[in-house]
Amino acid sequence: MTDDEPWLSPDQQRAWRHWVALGTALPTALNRQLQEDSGLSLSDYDVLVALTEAPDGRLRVGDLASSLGWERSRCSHHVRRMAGRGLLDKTDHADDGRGAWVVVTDAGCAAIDRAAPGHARLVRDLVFADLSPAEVDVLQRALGAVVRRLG
Amino acid sequence: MTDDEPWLSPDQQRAWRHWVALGTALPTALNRQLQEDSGLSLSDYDVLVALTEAPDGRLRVGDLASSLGWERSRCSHHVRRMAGRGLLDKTDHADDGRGAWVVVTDAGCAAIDRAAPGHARLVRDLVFADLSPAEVDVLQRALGAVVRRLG
DNA sequence: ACGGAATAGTTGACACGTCACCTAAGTTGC
DNA sequence: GCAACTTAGGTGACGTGTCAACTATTCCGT
Repeated sequence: MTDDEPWLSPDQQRAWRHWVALGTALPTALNRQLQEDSGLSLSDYDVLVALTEAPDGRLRVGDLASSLGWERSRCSHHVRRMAGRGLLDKTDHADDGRGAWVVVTDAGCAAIDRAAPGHARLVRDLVFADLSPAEVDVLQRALGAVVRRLG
Repeated sequence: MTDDEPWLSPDQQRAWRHWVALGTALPTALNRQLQEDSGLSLSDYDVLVALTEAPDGRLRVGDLASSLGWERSRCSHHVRRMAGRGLLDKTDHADDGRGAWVVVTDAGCAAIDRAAPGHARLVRDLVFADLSPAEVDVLQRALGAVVRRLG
């Protein structure tokens, strides 16, 4: 399963270099555009998407965290900050005294509606431009495998 | 060039979800292992690699930044912190009174020597396991295209 | 050779993410 | 029905990255 030599092949190394470079550059570019368009950060955007896609438009903090692949404390911090800016509301969970629902406010809805088209277009133009469906499939499966290995 | 519809195809969306999830989870996993093995962060590691690969084992702050795809101020902050921990040294540039060389100290060399094998192995096992050379090539070209578009 | 523009690098304030630890509420075993 | 354990969530401290503004040096046109 794991080879004796720990090093990467030249091609793997090239791919990895690109990955590392993108790890900071791509989020930064997306953040800038979102900030400009709607005052949202990339993380804000992901939170809002997760919530608007949830069955009743609401999630518990822990479920939100795991649906985003975040740590609980990060999620807690971020929800507090977004609530402070009026994008989210937090209400007590009736059945479980420990839980708390997170809901999107009208301002949150407005913000994501303003942000979504430009964001989707930028992602498509930056990441998927000139990628054939077959290549997208390879990419999707490669990334999915890593996600599974980390999960 | 740019289609009218801003949205992503389902496959693109899947790939993008994975990408977003990995954007935090993978650096976190690598950071944890590096921290454990050698007390380095992922950024520390990248800085040390860039420097040890440079012609004379030294780079100016700006060149280091651009070779990592970082902003200058981030690089400046990070170099200062690493110098404070004894991993790097900063010396004045003779020819250009504005410049400053960044050099790896012995402690920095020792740290990266300790860190490298485990790091490379983890990257290979997490990212490249079960990826054929052809798939690595697709990945490498796809990522490279994004890097070029952002550059 | 001098004055303005570009360049190298730094700094401080702020938002973010992680870690270790904490509280409160539910769960389980006896 | 109570004590031990687990789970949901929050908190404070700390290191990191971005942005805007700053200083110091070099370049360049006239």
